[in-house]
Amino acid sequence: MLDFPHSTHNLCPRQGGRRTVANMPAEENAPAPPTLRQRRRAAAIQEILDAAERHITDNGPAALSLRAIARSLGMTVQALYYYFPSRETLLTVLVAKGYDDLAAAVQNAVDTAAEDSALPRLVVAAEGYRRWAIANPERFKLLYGTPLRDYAAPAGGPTTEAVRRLSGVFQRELFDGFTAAQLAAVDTLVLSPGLRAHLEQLPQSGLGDLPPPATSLLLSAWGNLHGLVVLEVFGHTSFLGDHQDEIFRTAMLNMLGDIHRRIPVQVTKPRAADRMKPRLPPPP
Amino acid sequence: MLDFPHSTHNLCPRQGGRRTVANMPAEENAPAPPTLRQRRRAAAIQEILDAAERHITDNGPAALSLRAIARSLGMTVQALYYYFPSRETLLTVLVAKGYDDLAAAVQNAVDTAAEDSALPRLVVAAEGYRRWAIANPERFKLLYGTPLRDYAAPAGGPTTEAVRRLSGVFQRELFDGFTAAQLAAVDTLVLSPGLRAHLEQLPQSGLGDLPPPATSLLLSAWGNLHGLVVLEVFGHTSFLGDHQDEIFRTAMLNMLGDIHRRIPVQVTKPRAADRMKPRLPPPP
DNA sequence: AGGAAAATCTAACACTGCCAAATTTCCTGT
DNA sequence: ACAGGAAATTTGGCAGTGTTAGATTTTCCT
Repeated sequence: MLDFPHSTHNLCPRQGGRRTVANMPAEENAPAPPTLRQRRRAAAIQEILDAAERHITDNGPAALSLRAIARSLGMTVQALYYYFPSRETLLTVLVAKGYDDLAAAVQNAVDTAAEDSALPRLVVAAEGYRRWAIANPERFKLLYGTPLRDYAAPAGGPTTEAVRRLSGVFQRELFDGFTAAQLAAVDTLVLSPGLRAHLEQLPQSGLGDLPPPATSLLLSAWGNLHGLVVLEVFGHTSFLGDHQDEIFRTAMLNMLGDIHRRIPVQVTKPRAADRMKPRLPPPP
Repeated sequence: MLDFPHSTHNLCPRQGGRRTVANMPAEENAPAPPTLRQRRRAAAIQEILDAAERHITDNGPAALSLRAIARSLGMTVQALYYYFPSRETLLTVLVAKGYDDLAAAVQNAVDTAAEDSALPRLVVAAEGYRRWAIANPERFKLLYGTPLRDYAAPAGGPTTEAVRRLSGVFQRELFDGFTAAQLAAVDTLVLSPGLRAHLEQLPQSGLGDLPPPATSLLLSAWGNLHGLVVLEVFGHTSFLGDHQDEIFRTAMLNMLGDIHRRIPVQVTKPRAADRMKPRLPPPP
């Protein structure tokens, strides 16, 4: 992607379309360094994206104007149209990058967590999620705020990939250390056969390799986590003042305890489960 | 509110400012019918609001343009400015009305629920919330999507009132039937003294009359409910297809079970608690 | 050097929210 | 009954937006 050759306007009438394939990720067979032109083009695109991101960070997604970007780059608006056929497209790329950064932040939070941290790693991940959202509120709004006009998460696009990574982290930290048998026997309400089947063979989204009841729990946990963050970032819980950290952490710890309570203790209770014990009285 | 006399532009230089008090809600001492002019003004405002709401329902909040409203009403743009000093203001009123309608929908769902419904009333309320959001996605986005520029929920405004009503319903259905002693002793992680104090005397928002730990649970529940709805309405869980109903209901039932599990059985276990039993094994 | 593609520019259209002043409509006090 | 005046609406315009069309320059390859 990222190569909308000459936007929509048909300048350069006889287009070649020859080397309009991916230029950024160097996906071709030959690892040969991309043409100088391609490098320049990539650099220009990067410059535009950086400027756009800066503008979003400063003034929010709604205030992002192509003219402002062009101005801060010392070029004309129409130059931008050579790289991005529309504002929508530019935003779409920024959304994808946002998901990527968010996923990286969460992953990083988990990775750099103190090995002897008293905090369960799922909570560490959740707090990484929240921290990124609070540190980049405007970008977070870009991701999870009112969807852009006509923008439907492109299936199979880079967005999906990052979302998969994100859910992968939470899935891992939430369920790692439990056997498939345990997860298959989580204590949940019965799911309809149709739903079970649907959850079992979720084509993508990285949720496929989990027993349906566990997937259901994961989704609920995602909702809980995301709901609290969304409410906070969008200012709906401002009445909590600066206690939001504690409210959030408490909620996450409680949630983790509740979920783990639903996973039956069975053959073995591996180390991860020990490390994750949420400081709640274990089931008798 | 709703009386921005003649917008910001200073036409009619020598303004009286005499009868610019509330005209819509007839809050005055005399129940005398408002002036004919006032009635006309109120009707015009209502007409504008209706048209605006229609436009939002059809094309989303972002696409709402004053000119479009004026066009569909057969007037000029500037006529609108006589009733609303800015687009922001108009949207703010619509937001308030949105909260009101949402709260009413939830309340109505609870009220009209079959008395012998197998579904706990909290879940009925939650499904009312979700149903409204799905039935009015654009208006829901207006409420909980990216906040409007410079729009901070006006403290004490009508918005807050509706939010209080909303949280009141959930608080009631979640905790009704339990004694204050029970709620004060819910099995949660310890809250810091500062947070306890803050939660105890929440000035408004209708959360004040609940023991801090219960408030914390209520907030988490709100997050869970809202998070799932937000993810669905904004299209982030489209991979679930038409199983979202079941996912949502299951999550809410599980959540209710988890929360009630944290409320100790004590002196009495009143009827409401029985009616609400979430079909989960009761604590041993 | 020539030629073609890549990249940029100028000019303009239709749209937006908003401001200022002139103008009509209609109520009200004498 | 009529004049004064406030309420309500209109015309005209400004600055900003995304987008398109066509002409023009820059850059690279042969």
